[in-house]
Amino acid sequence: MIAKVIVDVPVKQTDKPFDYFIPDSFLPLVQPGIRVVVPFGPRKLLGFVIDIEEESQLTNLKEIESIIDHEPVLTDELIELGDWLSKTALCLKISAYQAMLPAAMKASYKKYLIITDGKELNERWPGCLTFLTDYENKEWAQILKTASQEEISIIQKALRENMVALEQVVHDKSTSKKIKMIRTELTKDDLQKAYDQLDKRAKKQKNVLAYFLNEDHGTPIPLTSLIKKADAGRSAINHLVDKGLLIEEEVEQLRDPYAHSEIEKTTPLPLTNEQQGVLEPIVQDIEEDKHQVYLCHGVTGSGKTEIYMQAIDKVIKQGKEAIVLVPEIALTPQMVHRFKGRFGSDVAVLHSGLSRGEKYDEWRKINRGEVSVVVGARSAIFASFKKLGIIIIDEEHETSYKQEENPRYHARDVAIFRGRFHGCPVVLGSATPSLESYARAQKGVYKLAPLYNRINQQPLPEVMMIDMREELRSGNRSMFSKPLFSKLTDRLEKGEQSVLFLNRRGYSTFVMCRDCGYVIECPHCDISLTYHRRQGRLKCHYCGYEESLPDRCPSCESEYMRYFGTGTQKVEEALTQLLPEARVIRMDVDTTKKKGAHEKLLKAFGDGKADILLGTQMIAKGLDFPNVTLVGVLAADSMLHLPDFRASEKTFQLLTQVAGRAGRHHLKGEVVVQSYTPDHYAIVDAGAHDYQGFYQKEMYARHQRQYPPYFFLTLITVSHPDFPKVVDVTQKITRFLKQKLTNKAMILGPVAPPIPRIKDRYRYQCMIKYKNEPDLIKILKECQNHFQEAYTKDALKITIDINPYLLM
DNA sequence: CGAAGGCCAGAC
DNA sequence: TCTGGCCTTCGT
Repeated sequence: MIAKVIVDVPVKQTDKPFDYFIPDSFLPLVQPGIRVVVPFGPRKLLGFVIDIEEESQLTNLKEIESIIDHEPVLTDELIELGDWLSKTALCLKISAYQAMLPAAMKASYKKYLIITDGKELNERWPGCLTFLTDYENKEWAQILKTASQEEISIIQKALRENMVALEQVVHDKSTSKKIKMIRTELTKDDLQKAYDQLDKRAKKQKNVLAYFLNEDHGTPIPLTSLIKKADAGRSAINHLVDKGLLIEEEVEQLRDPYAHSEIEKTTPLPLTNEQQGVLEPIVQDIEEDKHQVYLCHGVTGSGKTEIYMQAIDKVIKQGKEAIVLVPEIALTPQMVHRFKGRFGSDVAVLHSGLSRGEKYDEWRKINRGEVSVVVGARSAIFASFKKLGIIIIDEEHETSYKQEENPRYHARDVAIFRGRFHGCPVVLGSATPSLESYARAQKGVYKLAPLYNRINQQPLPEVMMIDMREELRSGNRSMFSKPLFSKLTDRLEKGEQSVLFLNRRGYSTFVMCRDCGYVIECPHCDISLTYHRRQGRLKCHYCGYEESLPDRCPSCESEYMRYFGTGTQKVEEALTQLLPEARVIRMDVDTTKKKGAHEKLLKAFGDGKADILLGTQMIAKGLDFPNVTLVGVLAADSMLHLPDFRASEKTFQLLTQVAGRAGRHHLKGEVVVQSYTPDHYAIVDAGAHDYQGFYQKEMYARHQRQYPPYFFLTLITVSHPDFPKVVDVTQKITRFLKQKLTNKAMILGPVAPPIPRIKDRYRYQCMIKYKNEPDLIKILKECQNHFQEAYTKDALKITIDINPYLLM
């Protein structure tokens, strides 16, 4: 029998199945979807078995060397999905499969030095064994780092003459966590006897035996808890183990990131008529195994999550499984608690806050069928469930569902692929659906499921628009308008909480010399550096470059350097000056980098340990604090003028989301939005909670400017350290595309992107707008192959992004 | 991707 | 003539 294997070599030439002979002894173990180690040229590699066939076109096949998985890690569906991904996202098959699995399952290749002929070595290079034996069984990469030039050249010669060898080992990065358990096989009587026989002075040992005498002595107990409970030391237990009274063994333990959180069980809530109306057709589809995409357009607080949970409940009762996608930043403990509270240990959670090992363990729960629900960020869409009953994508409009690196897939597209495969509904939920999805719902491609009322009948919070130009005219030069400031003070007095939102971290956006106008820029990117007050340093938000703040202008030596633009750090500073009694929690990438920091800050705020929560994007989603009655948006137009055709849409969505944070419970909420362009429809309509109005206007604008959803886009970005080369290649690509695509396709460019240089690489772009290009993928692939091939040695990078969400 | 083989330039 | 470095090729 022959196995078709996709090998772990990420290049075009090997992007196809390779045939391997399955030795008879492996026959019962090899099945599609497992990982195997195969010889490939002179080395050994990890590969995915995607198919098994009777025979091969080729002769002299090599054999599969070893088997990694005993259960498939990819189902037949996922194998097919990977194939589809590689076609639609123009990526390599191996990258597609790797993207579907936790990082811990990626191969790591290590080589170890072994001495094969010590005698000969000693004759050839007398004395060489002294250092060679030190290096034996050590990792080759380490030896290369530590050994001297001389030693390495001897080893290399010895390698050629086969006196030493490098043994290659392939494993994945998965490690399981082991804990030591202590148990006893003795009866209570025997234990008692042993207890009595112990020396009087062996007090600690007696404690331990007493524990087993008192407790249900048959159950094993983790060593660490035994030490605590029996008030004994490691050594006392060791003695007992040595005597054969107790048994110590290592048990593999699945890491459970939520082991220590006590979550209260919740029961389904009664639904409103409106919710019922949305749930019913979904449940019917679940029962009939029918695929249909629903767009659940529900205002904030309309009870979407409850609908999701009741639909999932139905799915579980049918013995099927559910995937719930939530944007990374919204994957707050609050959200997780809701699902854990309803479905208990039947839920796996996957998000970036988990360690590699934790993610791997959560994934294994899914793969073994120990859970039937997964709640997770984008990549959870690949959960290896076998009988999917529903897929839910919450906050459907979030751009984080699109992966911005290879494979550049959109979780929504994958969800629909899987929904079709399993014959199950896909529910897209949002208070502010993306124009693409809403337009599809209007056309009847998706089924619209609207929720216009909040469950508690609370009115949507009132939004007050502040024209910051007026404020400036009336002499207020601070970042807080008078109304916002007085409301903040008011909440402080009442003991209610406020949330302040500013979509910009750091202290100031740029530093400029007031004498000559020089702006300090990143030496590696064409972008200004952001000043971070706490460290007193200037940072590049694109490449991570840092430098200390110069005290004089690097250009004209002037001392008058000024900070322009406001970041969260500056707001924090201003708050402590203006409202010294207010306790402020700041949340942005800088304060939440550490593991668990996110949760900790939110918990502190929820517990009332602060009056004001100040933050970026990440506080806009999903937060639900009953005591928050004021939400302030400091600069509503900060996103509006970005060079992105979705700028208005993003502004509208963000404002609506932020506004939804206020007054979710019995206290009435208020929202203050400060802006320099308060007349812009994205801001006006968000203030009026008018999605329809915004949709109409934005659709008109998109139509005028020929953007999605009226046209599809594909963005090609070329990058290289050498500027003329980048322009030249982009020009050639543009010409190539013009020649190949239909004359209805619009090919724009070549143009320089908004940030023309990142990490010392110049960038140039070409954009395709089209409605219907049946051969697009084929032509793009040709383009990629043709130009990449011609420039591989040149470090030239061509990125093709179909349906891009990031235009920079 | 990474190993290996071919090829060329410079050292002796 | 040998060595090291660079480039190309190949992989079931």
